[in-house]
Amino acid sequence: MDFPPRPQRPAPPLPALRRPDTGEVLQQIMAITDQSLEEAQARKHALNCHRMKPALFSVLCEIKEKTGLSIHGIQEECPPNAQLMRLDNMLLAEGVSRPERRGRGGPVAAANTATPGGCSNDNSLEHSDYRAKLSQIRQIYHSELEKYEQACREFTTHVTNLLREQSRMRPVSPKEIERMVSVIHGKFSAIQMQLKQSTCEAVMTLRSRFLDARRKRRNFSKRATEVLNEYFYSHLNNPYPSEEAKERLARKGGITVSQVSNWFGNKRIRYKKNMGKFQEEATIYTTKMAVGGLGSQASCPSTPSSGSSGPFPLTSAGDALVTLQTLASLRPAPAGGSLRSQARGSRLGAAPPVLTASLSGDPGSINSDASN
DNA sequence: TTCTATGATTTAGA
DNA sequence: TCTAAATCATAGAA
Repeated sequence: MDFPPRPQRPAPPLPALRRPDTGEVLQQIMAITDQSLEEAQARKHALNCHRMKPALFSVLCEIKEKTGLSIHGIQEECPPNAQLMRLDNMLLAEGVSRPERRGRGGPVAAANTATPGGCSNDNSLEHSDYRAKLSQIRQIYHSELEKYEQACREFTTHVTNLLREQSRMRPVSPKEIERMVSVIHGKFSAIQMQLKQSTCEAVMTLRSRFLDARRKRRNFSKRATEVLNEYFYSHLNNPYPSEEAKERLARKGGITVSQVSNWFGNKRIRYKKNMGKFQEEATIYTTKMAVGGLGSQASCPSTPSSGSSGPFPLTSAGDALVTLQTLASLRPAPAGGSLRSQARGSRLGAAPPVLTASLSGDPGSINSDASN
């Protein structure tokens, strides 16, 4: 068996009968690509009918047999890609892989399952924004995925047809076609992995942005501020709500306990720093309490304070209210009242044990949070 | 754009 | 762990 000579070094032509060598035939095949479709078809047909074609075919078969061994094993099946699995899992967890849920709420509702943080009742505006953006990402992801899959299908079909066509000219086994198809699929899944990676990054960015946004300051609702102020001004002598009181205030105001703590921390220091500024506010709340419009106040005893002895001296309005309250039902506190209250008083310095009076007829209640 | 109010965070002390 | 105090960062008004 003789190998076909290389095109660049053609064998010397036979002296008598010029035998068209395989190099020439190959060149003709290569030249087909430069021709128009009709021309190419005609040339192809001519080549197919060429008397040397069977010989060329058998030569190619032999070459293939020899080179085939070295090719085998190159395109081994890759093990399942761990990274791809991770990406898939993440997209599934984020609700991106899942198909869009139809019906109530549309795309927005579909993103509900992927709301980070697990909080469901507050920050609804931010949530809807998050959901909308996640939905957008999902839509882009699915549309791109669909595009890739379609392109993959088309390209695979095209290559398969091409190989089948070529199998008339050169030996192309079905297994070879299969392998080529799997190579194509591999390339496309690499592209898909990039898409998945980008989508994951986008979701991560969105998530972190959303979580950051939750840290942003939001003014409390009017109701929450009212509830907190009511407590603050009715416990001005000792504005340190107990844990239970904080929980109750948090529930009433629709905020968290730590927000209540923050609020009282800020309020105490700011009130102390600039009492004059809070005069009006104090008047409003103490008047409210005096009128008795605040249900909570009935159970939140206020303190008859001197207005200047404690760490949080009352404003004139507070003084007036407390004076009324004191006149109404001032009772001496039983000995050994709230240790916490007293401890606080001593800690803050200068504040003597405080007598707490109540309009609601709870004499002797000394704890700042006697309502608990 | 600037200023003020205010919720959140950090740090230090008890 | 709680609080005071300082500070940061932002919403909202002017």
